[in-house]
Amino acid sequence: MHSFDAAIGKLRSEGFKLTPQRLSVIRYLVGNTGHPAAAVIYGDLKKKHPSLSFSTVYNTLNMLEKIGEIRSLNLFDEFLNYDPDTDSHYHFVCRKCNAVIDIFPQEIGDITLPQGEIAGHRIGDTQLLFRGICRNCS
Amino acid sequence: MHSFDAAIGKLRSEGFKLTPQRLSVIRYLVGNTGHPAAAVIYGDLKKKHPSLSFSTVYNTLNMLEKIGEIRSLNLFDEFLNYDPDTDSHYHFVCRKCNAVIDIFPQEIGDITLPQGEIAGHRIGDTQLLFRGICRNCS
DNA sequence: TCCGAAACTGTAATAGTTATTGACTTGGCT
DNA sequence: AGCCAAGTCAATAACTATTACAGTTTCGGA
Repeated sequence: MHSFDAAIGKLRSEGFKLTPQRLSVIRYLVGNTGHPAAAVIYGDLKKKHPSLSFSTVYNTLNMLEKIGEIRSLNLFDEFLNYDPDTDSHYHFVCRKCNAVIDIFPQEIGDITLPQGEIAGHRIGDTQLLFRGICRNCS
Repeated sequence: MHSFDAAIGKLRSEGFKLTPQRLSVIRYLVGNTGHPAAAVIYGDLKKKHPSLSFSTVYNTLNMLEKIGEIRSLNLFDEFLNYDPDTDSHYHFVCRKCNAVIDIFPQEIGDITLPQGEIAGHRIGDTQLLFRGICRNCS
């Protein structure tokens, strides 16, 4: 989700229609370095787009995840977070303030996670998640 | 959760009462190498303990997690899985059959994950999760 | 511009988990 | 052993994030 045009192109090539609602969600996510929950996205977009429905937000997010433009994260028990950055990176979640912080590979020295397969199982996706107390809370 | 007696001792030392229901859940989890969901635990225990309530299972699991005897895993969107093994290890989840497979550190060569802190954030717990197609499904 | 398929809205339904309530047990103390 | 307060139990209702549904609207190719 680095470029609006690339996302639009992907959507079009997959045969999805370009509706104002979808464009709105995409515009919200492009370049967004946070990890918004569906409710946050809905709340923000609703301001400028009062008729927007929650279902549409969910449908759009599911669609974007399916075509690989975003990724959903199981960080909390209660809801999913969506990550517009699909490049390989990891996360730190603060137990106190619930902040979600990106950790990029170069920040943790050159660890080499298994690739391809592991114990005979074919790896499709790897998630590395740290939980603890963030810099601001300690 | 390797030893029944250790778990009981921990419970007692934290000031929790030893009830038949709790002992039953603990007995179920000690040495259990799976990752049962609450519903599975409830279903299994219900057979021998017909009056057992779902709330009690949830209360007990939450209590055991709080005192560090088990760990909850956000592997699926729909429900939590509980891992009775709190030693450091990782997981592989099959996208086809939904199997949850333990991956032990020695199985993935000598990767050294960050310890202590990362970018100034204090690490309490590390989760490494692989998703893909397991050996049996490919 | 017209048409059919797809998408939108609003609402109802679903499922896992948590809160509530009133009755019952447990464990420490005498 | 028996009492009492605190804690726990079972049953059910409530809650919340997400999905399904029905009817209307919109998109986009002809």
